[in-house]
Amino acid sequence: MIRPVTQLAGLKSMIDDIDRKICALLSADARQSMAQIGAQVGLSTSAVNDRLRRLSERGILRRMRADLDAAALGLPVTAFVWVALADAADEAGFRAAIAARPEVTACHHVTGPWSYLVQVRMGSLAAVEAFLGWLKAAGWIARSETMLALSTVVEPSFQLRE
Amino acid sequence: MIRPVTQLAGLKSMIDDIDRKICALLSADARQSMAQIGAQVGLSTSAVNDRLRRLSERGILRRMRADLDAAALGLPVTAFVWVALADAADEAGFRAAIAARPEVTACHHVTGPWSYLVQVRMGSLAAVEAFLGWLKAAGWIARSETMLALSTVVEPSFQLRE
DNA sequence: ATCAAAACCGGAAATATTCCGTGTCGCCCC
DNA sequence: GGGGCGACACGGAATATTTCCGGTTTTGAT
Repeated sequence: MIRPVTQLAGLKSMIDDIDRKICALLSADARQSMAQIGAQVGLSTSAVNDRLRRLSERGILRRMRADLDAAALGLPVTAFVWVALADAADEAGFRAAIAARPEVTACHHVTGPWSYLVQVRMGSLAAVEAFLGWLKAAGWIARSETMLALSTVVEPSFQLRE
Repeated sequence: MIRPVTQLAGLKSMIDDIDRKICALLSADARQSMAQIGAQVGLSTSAVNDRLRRLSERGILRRMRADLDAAALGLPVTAFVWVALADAADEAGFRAAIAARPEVTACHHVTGPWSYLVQVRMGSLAAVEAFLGWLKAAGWIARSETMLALSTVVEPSFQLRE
């Protein structure tokens, strides 16, 4: 049998096609019963239960989360903020402070001319402005640029933090 | 009682603090039982069930989704691609083509010098390169810039698409 | 070919969800 | 002031689902 590249390393994190399909099914709808999933992958309820337990134990299936309508919850604005850190900035402090803000939906250290890409979800443009003011006042950033999301073509699922 | 701004419009999309807390709880862990949620918000199981049904009907609670370890599934690379569309580009065609690609985890029309921000999750840098080649070959883009995610400070949950 | 570990299955027990019927509260309209 | 109505909440019964367990089959290594 020929194995996909990801399985060649001989690690214990082996995933077969059934696991992959189960993950895809639960990605689309985590409320399906194990019996329903079993019917779609050709396994019994208990076999699905076993696989889910193993996927969780291995950390592949992290958790189930609700996908919410951010706008209906009063958060209609998505903004992307490019950040170049100040030379003297305490980078660990910046990271901790960013992670502590629940309106930050994503933050990556990135290649290129900017240090970080910060994605936020907010109630208003005024809130975006306040966030930028906070970033600046704290002395972390040398410069930044902000882009607002207009329409959305592919929408990532939204969760509240904290 | 003083209501938040979002409730002043008199729309039927009224959310009270209990709904908000339920949403937050399910955002963190959608596998809690209704009894557990009820204990945390001070409601009976059936009241929680009612509220969940109403939140779903109103479209506020969209669905439950699994949060997966993308790296363990063979998708360790996150890239952000800024796209400026070609003048003659068929924008609707671009959107449809982007939406059809499962490796695209987010795509927004944005303000600023770029037209679109496309976020992709891939198995390798070669795959990123192939994606950029596809974008270019299709004739949609005038220019683009790609930034790779290095470390991650705040990680959005990951789902497989399709 | 053989053996041990891993994975699967069906059925029983434990939990969870859903579906009533009923009661209370607030609000609007007589 | 007094219905009447709709929205919510509750407890309990009826379903449905998950979890556990013992036994069998498959898989992989030697």
